[in-house]
Amino acid sequence: MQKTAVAQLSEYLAGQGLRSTNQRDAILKMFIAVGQHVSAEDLYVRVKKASPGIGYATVYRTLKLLADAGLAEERRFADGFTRFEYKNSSGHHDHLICTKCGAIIEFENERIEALQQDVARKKGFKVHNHKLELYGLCSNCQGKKK
Amino acid sequence: MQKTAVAQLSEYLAGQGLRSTNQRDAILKMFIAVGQHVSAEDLYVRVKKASPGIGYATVYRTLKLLADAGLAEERRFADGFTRFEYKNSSGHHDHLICTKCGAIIEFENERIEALQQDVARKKGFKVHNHKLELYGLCSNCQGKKK
DNA sequence: TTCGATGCAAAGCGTTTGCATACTG
DNA sequence: CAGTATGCAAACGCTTTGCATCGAA
Repeated sequence: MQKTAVAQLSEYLAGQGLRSTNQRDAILKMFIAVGQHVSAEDLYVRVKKASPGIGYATVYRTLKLLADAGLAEERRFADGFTRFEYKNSSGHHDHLICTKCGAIIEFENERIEALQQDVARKKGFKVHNHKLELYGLCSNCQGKKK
Repeated sequence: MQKTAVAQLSEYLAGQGLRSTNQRDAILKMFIAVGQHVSAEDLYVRVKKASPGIGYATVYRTLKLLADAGLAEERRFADGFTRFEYKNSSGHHDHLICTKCGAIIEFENERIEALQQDVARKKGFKVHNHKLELYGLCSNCQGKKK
């Protein structure tokens, strides 16, 4: 899948008259390796470890690029942090977020999605996108005191 | 309802050993008068019109205070703007947001809420709060070109 | 008269941008 | 070679904070 993503990026770059660089590849690979929900900061630190010469700005610029290329999605959670998520071709999903340990768990539920469409239709709305986040305590944190 | 809110604030302030001030009242009243989804900036401008001496910082501080008092809720939408919403005692609601004109429409749907609880339960999660936003085009904007 | 609240301006934080240099195609 | 991408640091926009002063209790 990594191959696919790198290829996807190259394709996009070529199509836009943009260039492939080591930094972009490194960032993309690390981005995918990390898996999910990385903040720019977080990704920067990790990439820096592997490729020390890299700059903060490049990470930001590349993340935006990946979003444009359809490989990443920018998400703002309630904690005020922007995180990026690798967008694989599979379906949309939503998030359960633990307010104590920060864990983010994904889920999908098509019945909810269907109901959303119903609601929107009733209001004459045409939905392109949506965001559902459930905040609370994960099973690990429920025992512990605040 | 305005009376209730002002009283609610006084109560909270008294309970915390804090003080009532003209600014706080002015901000609270304007906040309620505006109705829904105000940004700090927006509120500042409006309050300033009524009470010119007021400062930016006071609006921010008061908004936080209102949130602590349970009268307001801080919401971050995907456009990167933080808005505050008056939290009346009635039930929770979610939002339909027009990506063209910025209109925000509220809705409630208890079936969706119930399904959310189901999902959470299955993951061993205890939900305290949630956020559902549907982005798309409102009926007005669907005809128009981008 | 005390201590919290205010207003101003400066600082903070995550993110973006300008510019000279490095590198891709 | 031409023109994009990079790295650095400075700029940015929103929000918070420090400090001297003001005002509620």
